[in-house]
Amino acid sequence: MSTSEKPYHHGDLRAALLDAADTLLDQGGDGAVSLREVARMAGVSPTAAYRHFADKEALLAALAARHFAEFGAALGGRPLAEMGPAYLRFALARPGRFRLMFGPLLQRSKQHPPLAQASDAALAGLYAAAPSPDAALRAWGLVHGLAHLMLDGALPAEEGLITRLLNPPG
Amino acid sequence: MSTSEKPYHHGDLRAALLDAADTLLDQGGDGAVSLREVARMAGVSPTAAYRHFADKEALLAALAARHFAEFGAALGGRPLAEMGPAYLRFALARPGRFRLMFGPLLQRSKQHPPLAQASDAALAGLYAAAPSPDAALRAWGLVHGLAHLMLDGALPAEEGLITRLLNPPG
DNA sequence: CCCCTTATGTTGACGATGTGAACATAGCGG
DNA sequence: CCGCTATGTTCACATCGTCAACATAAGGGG
Repeated sequence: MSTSEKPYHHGDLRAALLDAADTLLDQGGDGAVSLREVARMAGVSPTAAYRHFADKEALLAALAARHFAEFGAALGGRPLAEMGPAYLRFALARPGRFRLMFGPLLQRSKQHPPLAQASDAALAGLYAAAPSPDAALRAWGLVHGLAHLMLDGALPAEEGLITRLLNPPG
Repeated sequence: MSTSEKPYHHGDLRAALLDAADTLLDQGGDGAVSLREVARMAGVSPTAAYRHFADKEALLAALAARHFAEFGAALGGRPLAEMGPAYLRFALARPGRFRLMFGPLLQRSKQHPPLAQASDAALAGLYAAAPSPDAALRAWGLVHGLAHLMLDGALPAEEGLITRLLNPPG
């Protein structure tokens, strides 16, 4: 099977599905991810994904968990002053991932233990870097809000504006 | 036509559709609004809405514009210190409206002049109340971010937390 | 070594959705 | 009074998430 014949069994469909979903997510955002299109990309029948995920939400939760791991690793251990810009840059560079990870799915993450665990781990880094819990939350809130406002077109996503807003005078 | 007979023409379908959409929006959030269900509620055929709105997005844009008017009136003229909590309370009380108004639809609001105009007007009040443009944006960002984090379950939506985070010590 | 259990895919179907085309009706202006 | 136009309706199509029934491959126990 070194040639590209299509064996009945895929090999690692689960990973292939996640990769396909990821591509769609990065291209067209959250709403562009359809199970059927994901299956199409993986070269598999429309319902094949149900052998690996309970439903669409489970697929997305697994994807979000995967990205939380990356995200946490990228942000972890840095000083707080660097985390803000990095957070914002991530959101602007990968809006789909950002919206998926921090969107309404998070609310239901209790139904998806891997997601809950991954997001908790990622966020632990923030608390560790801040002088106080409230300071951490304020910093998070500001950066998170600016990310949304820029992604949704309420504010221009300009680098100058970002650094200016994140570095208050004095 | 004082009785409840159904005349072929509705009277003010446009408003009825917006009302129905509003109900769905407040109940089940953005995703719960379907054109067909809206039509069903208005007692009209599934495609009747297309006589009043180009497509679903146009319906939602009209709805968002309507809410921006209310929102702007409720916030306008107040001191900045009151606007933050009011903004947050609105978001928590009416998540569907909040997400619709400030969500991805806003990005495409250039295609919907009434929305663009309504949102601009609402936001003008914020700039007027702040000591500087940057201060306005920072305040907006913080409050907007906290709203999202709370709505998405990343932070608990507790009143105590809100007042504490919005009133930094000193 | 072979068969049988089980994991993995496939087919076909159902109901829901957004939307376009063709048709119907009603109400208003000439 | 007639016909134009605004407003609804009916049919139709493609897409989606999901379920049930079926097919096939893989691997372990006799």
